[in-house]
Amino acid sequence: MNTMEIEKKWQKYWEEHETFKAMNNDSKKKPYYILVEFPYPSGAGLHVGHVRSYTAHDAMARMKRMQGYNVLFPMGWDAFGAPAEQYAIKNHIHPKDAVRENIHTFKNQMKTLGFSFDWDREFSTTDPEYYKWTQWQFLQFYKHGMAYKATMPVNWCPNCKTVLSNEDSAGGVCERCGTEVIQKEKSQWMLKMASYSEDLLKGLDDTHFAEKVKLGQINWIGKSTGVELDVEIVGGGKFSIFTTAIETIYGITFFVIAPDGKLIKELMPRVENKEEVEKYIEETAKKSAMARTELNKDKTGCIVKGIKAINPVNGKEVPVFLGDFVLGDYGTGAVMAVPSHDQRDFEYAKAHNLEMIEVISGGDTANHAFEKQDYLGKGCTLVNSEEFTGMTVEEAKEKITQKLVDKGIARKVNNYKMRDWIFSRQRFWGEPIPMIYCEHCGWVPMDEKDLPLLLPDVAEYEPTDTGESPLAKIEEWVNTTCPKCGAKAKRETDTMPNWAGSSWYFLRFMDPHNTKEFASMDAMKYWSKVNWYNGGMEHTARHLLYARFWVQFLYNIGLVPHKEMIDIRVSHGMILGSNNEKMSKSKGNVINPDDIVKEYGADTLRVYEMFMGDYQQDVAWNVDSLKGCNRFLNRIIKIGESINDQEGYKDQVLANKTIKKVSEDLVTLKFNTAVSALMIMLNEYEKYEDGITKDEYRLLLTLLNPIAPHITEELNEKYKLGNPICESAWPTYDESLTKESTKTIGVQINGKHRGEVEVTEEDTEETVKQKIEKIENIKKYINEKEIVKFIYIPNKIVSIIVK
RNA sequence: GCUUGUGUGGCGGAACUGGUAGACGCGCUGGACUCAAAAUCCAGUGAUAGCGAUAUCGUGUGGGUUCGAUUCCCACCACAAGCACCA
Repeated sequence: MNTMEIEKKWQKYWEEHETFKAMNNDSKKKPYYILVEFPYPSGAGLHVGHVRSYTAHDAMARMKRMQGYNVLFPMGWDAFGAPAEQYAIKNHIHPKDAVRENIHTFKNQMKTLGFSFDWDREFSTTDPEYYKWTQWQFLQFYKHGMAYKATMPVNWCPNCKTVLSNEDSAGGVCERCGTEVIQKEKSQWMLKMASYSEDLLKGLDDTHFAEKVKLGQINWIGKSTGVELDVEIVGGGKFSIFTTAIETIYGITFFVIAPDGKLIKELMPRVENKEEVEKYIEETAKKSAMARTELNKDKTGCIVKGIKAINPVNGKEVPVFLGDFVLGDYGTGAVMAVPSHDQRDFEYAKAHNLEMIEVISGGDTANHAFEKQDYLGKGCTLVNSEEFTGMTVEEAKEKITQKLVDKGIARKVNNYKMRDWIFSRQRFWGEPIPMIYCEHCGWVPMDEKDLPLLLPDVAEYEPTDTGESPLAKIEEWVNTTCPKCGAKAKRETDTMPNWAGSSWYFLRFMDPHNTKEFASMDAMKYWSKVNWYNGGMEHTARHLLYARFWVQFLYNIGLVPHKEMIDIRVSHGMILGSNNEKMSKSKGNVINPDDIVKEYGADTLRVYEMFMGDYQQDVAWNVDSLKGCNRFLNRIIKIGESINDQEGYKDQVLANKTIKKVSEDLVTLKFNTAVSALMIMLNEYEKYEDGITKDEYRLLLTLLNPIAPHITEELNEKYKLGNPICESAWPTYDESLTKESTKTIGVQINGKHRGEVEVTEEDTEETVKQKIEKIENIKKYINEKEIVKFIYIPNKIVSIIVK
């Protein structure tokens, strides 16, 4: 059998018969939407890791179709982004052309693997028909007050004179030239994502994401509940701090404020050591976010002379410091410092020789801080805290808060780590942001009917020296007129991040050819939610959060039917090289799926990737194991020769239990045990001396079909077993026939396994006991001994205690 | 440091709600076929002792609960990933 030929043959058959076409509004069938993350079509081609998740969900989709569902299993391309731009610059071709080529390669590779994608719904985020709607949605954000311009720091390489992404500036140095990255202020578009913190947290309850995925999201949102407190400055003025440990308020010995915050700028006129303070601010500004947070040990800082703050509970006057561990954009940009009960404050106090006051008893505050994770819930009590002394921490927390709230100087608040989304990129290869700057009118949105705002078709897309987007150089594109007053105006030259296009593509798949809307409400209501969404673990925090934010916003303005449009999120484990390391060109351990398909065929690769291990766990590539799967398929072919002219199933239990196992495993991501169940079935068939029936063969082929679709169809046709499997119904099983009527169970004596006994459903404790007394090896353990206890758990075990 | 996950033969991995640990596959050993090899087929394969029936040990380590623990509880170790001065 020529695998290449039969694979081609069936791929053609599916294409001609539109076997995998999903129809919108098919009222006869239940909709079922299975989605795998659309890939970024890189120049390297499809990775065996892609093959793993695509095969897994392809198998699921194929089974669901046979079970009578209207399955939506789409594929597309996430083709904007820096890598395409870099590749284009290096190879001197337009990113558009590079992307087109790469998509072509990817698509061909996918086709040779026989994935049942509905190619009618294919699109790329770089298609103007698609990004028109990405731009349109940005305008909705803007019109609803959710998009604004703000000056934000960007990673800047002073040598390359270019803006770097966080990834390209890992470790605080430029990836290209190794120069230390600095922070440069730039005016950028922002989306008000932080205002959705609570909704994004609550929304998780309406999803069925894996627990670890939910936790990732919860961590990223980073909610903390505490108190915002007003602090008076000696000689007038005040500022606010945020704390989650108000119970330690009597332990305040100083305050620390952020060098990058607004507060220090306001206080500047009263500062006595201006030079020193300014120098420290400057030093901090030089540090990238990375460098700043990596400084884990040394607590740098600088006193702010001339400013003293008053502890509101006892009127104590304490000094104020600058410290770069306090962040300008979290909380209020200022903290109260209680060195006895916060390790960070403790280290700062040690480094700067500051006073410490213990206010919660039970810790060793001379050597390290006694922190809230250690004292909470342990019944610890307060000391040195006036009327609160002696109260438990929990009680004091409440009473102190109440007192401060009553005085009108404190408020209970929630803080979130999640910030607004920086939505501008100084790049060519992204969706242009459809905004125009007019000297008279300010920022003006483009008229919706003028969308899409196309990327100019020019040869220059290298970044500029000034850090502006390459678009800034293209004058005929930049210069336009104000949509409001008609005066001369300029376009925004930054583009969107590539998270933008991927934040709503799953909606577009529901209605990909719609020219009037991004997707019709009817189509979205019909498909309802993405039932399964599979993607890499690296996207479970950010991409998923962006996508949920985007959807929640669309929901709030009435454009999508559900607040959460993704129901289950799962992620696959990585495929490592045979040396157990991540596959990479430099390590030379990359496996190209094309080579495997050529040598063994697509079905072998598919079976192997499903069988290689737990789907959600990382696993190393193993050629021998791959060959084993090839052997399995060859035996499947060979056993066809033994078909006899009998009918039905010799072993009803085998048939029923295998149907059950495979049907369940394909929707619980246990693909490896599904394959193993089929191997067991084949092993049993091979033991039949008079061959197998057509029914038996057809069953095996049908159950294997979702994983190895080509060869099973071919054999089904060759032996005239019935209609093509992909057009047939999935087999059902009879629960009562999935178990043998007798079962061999273990016999334990004093907790040790001593033998086996065969039992039937009808057996009672008494009959089992009689059976056991006849077993040689067990007799010697019970004879002449007193049976203290006799336990028989039907279908499980016999356990005897003797003395 | 924090969070999460993982730890089972030579290897990838099975084991339902606590019930015969090691399914299935790979590898290895022996045999058949062959001039020979590959492929294929048959048998065996956790460790130790024994010709053998069988016995002892065995799911990262140390405890505990239980008639019975890979599974539950406590403490610890190792590895991986994510977050990382978040007040």
